[in-house]
Amino acid sequence: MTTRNPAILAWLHMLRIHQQVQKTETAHLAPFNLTLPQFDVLAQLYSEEGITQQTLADRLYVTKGNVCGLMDRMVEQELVERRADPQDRRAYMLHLTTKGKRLIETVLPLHTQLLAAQFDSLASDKQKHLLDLLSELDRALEGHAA
Amino acid sequence: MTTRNPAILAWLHMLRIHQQVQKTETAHLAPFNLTLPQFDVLAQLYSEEGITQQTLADRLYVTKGNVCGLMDRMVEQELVERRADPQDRRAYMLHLTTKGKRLIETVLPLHTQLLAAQFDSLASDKQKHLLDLLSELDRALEGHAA
DNA sequence: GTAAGATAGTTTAGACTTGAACTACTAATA
DNA sequence: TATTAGTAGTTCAAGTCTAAACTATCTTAC
Repeated sequence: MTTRNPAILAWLHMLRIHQQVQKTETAHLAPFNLTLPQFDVLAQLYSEEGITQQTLADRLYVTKGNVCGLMDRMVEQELVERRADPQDRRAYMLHLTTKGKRLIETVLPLHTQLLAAQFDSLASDKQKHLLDLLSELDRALEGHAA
Repeated sequence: MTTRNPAILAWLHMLRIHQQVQKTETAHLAPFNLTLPQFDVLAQLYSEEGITQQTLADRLYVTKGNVCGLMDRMVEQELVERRADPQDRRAYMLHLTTKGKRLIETVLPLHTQLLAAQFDSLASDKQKHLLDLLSELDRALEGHAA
């Protein structure tokens, strides 16, 4: 890291942290035969059922084409159901199957715990401070996006 | 964001920031016909030429299989050269071509500037503070990895 | 020197992701 | 109501990424 610019350095650290945390998450999910994107789908549908593929795509900040393939695989595995929407024949209403619900209820607590544990090397007040800074940056970038 | 845990919230913000910054980076690189991973390769080789594919993989924290495909495409585009290593007939020494060097020298300054600009919504002291926290977390996770 | 083990690179199968083109359906408007 | 515009979902090509199996080459230890 030859750069002196604090922004660049912060970004490089963020990349490393992102990579490291995701690697740990992925390793945790693998025994359940779940990928990280699939976990994200289950977690989202667990908190908000009956949404369309497009809405799910919006929630996860990905394209609808992406969600379409993801759903193909997850329907195949019987984790998710595509129900017809009587109000709109173009759309599906997405629902967790019993299997999907059971899986996310098993995996989510451990997952949350694992994630929290990774941040626990930081003292509690530092975690809060980090949250504040990231929160501010996130909010600022939303505007930047436009 | 219904979660109350500061670690989880921080992580969610980090995900969003990561996504947003990468989207901006990707958009900046597109006119140069460069993907983000390809940019990373050029930037790395610009700072350290003559390394092997395996070393490059280590530097970028990806697998050698990944680098192999990346190099195939970048050699095809004449951005990078695979030179034989007289010391080790298994290995290549990777070098930027003139075209690759010219490209990274064009793109890198703008890219750095763009990245810094994204963090400029945060006051200078907050940027430094963020760097400190991320740096500490990064270091801590390195140990966690093992 | 040679056999065993390690290392550099390649290949493959499978999953993910995007953007763009396409189909089917809905909504809006003239 | 008929045309037009917009929206939900699908498909495709291209790139990315991993893990695992494979080839070729080194290295090491007998």
